[in-house]
Amino acid sequence: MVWRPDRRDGPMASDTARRQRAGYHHGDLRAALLAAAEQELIEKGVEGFSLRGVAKRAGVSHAAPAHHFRDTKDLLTALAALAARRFRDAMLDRQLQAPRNARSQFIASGLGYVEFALANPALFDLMFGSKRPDFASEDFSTPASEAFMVLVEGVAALRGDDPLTLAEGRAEILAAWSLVHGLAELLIAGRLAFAEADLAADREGTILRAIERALPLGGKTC
Amino acid sequence: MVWRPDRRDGPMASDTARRQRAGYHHGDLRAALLAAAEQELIEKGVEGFSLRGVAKRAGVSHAAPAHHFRDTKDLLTALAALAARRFRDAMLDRQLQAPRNARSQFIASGLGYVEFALANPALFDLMFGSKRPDFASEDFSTPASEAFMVLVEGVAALRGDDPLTLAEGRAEILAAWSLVHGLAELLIAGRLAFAEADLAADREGTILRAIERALPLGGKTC
DNA sequence: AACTCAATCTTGACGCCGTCAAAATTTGGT
DNA sequence: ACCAAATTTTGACGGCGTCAAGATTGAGTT
Repeated sequence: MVWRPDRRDGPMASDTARRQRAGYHHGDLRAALLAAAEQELIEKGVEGFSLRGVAKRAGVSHAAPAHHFRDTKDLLTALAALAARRFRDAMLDRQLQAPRNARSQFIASGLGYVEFALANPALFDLMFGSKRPDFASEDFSTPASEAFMVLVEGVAALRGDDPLTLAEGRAEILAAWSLVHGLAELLIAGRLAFAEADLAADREGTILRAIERALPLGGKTC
Repeated sequence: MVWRPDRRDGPMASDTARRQRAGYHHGDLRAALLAAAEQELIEKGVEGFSLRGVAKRAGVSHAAPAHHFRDTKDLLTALAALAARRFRDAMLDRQLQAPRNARSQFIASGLGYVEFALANPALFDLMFGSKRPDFASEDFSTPASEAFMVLVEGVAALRGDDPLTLAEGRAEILAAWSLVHGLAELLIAGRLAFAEADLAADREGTILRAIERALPLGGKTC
């Protein structure tokens, strides 16, 4: 086969600089593949995701990813791990912007949860709605557990104890997580037509009022 | 090609009677395909579902389904519609077994929701976690709306008004649905390891206590 | 500076997938 | 008995994931 010196001058020319940064053959292909995979996921969804599509996006042959990711599952696992880190950070960033009291911090973590799902539906779907990644991988489970602990610590601060060690505390965590997670799922699935007017008028407020229902200790004014 | 008179004597022989019921070529292939599709969905999941696999299960050629279902999306839509009818019926059946008061009826519908998800994770996943079926199809949306109305009427009975016409009522519906749906999703995704002990000891009770958190009007004893 | 070798990438192949078109088969009505 | 329509099969096409083999490159050694 003839060597074509202009192989890099195609539609990927703008990415050439980034790809040549590292010391290898075509630059940091692993990172380029991850970026291409995220775009593929966004455009095609988990169900339409294809490894050959990712390779095409990155401007390499269909078998090039094999040296950086064992198979499609491995690539999707790395992508889910990336998603979990961003997800955890979204919750923590939201808390940084909120007042330093237990109630506000708890609600902020819930808002971060739902807003991450709305801003990154494809990654959220990969983390919670797919069976293709290996969720037992530590690259995924570590940041995912850290995100879970944000929620747990929110409940802990509100209750003044360690909720994980008491059945009642675990029930509070279960209810809070379920509500926030269900809200996120239904929102990105577009199943909340009945509340579309409320969401259009004041999306954050509508979500916030729902999250307040998840507050432990009968958070309502009794 | 040689005609093989023993084509029906393979592993599908036991199904022959059912397939010959109706008046067509090989019996009621449409129903046989739907049954095969459900089994394929259960064994392979939405992401591993294949039309050729369904045809193989039904004992017909790979192109046979085309005359009964336009394409894979069409078959999955019919399957989602079937799931929605069973889902609605699961909620209604649960209500029939519960006391005739608003609170018990509301909780029963929620239990029906979650228990359907646990008993039929593949169908539940198809209805809520996939983008492959056409959810705008009336075959799906009609029973799905009816299931939604079971929840709405539960809230209506507890509140004594039509919750859909008031923002406050819609907020109650949103919170209740989110909690129940999130609980179902997290349960079938196996993400509730922290509460596994509680679920193992008393699964229905653990689920029930979570659902009680979704009761409108501060359902707790204030 | 030439060589070696491992890492990286490409090419080609295989079987499976969904879908289309054409041929074969069966059924029901005449 | 025959015909037209419905049903099913066969075969083909391009796309998919993955494996094996060959080509290319970069880094280290002498």
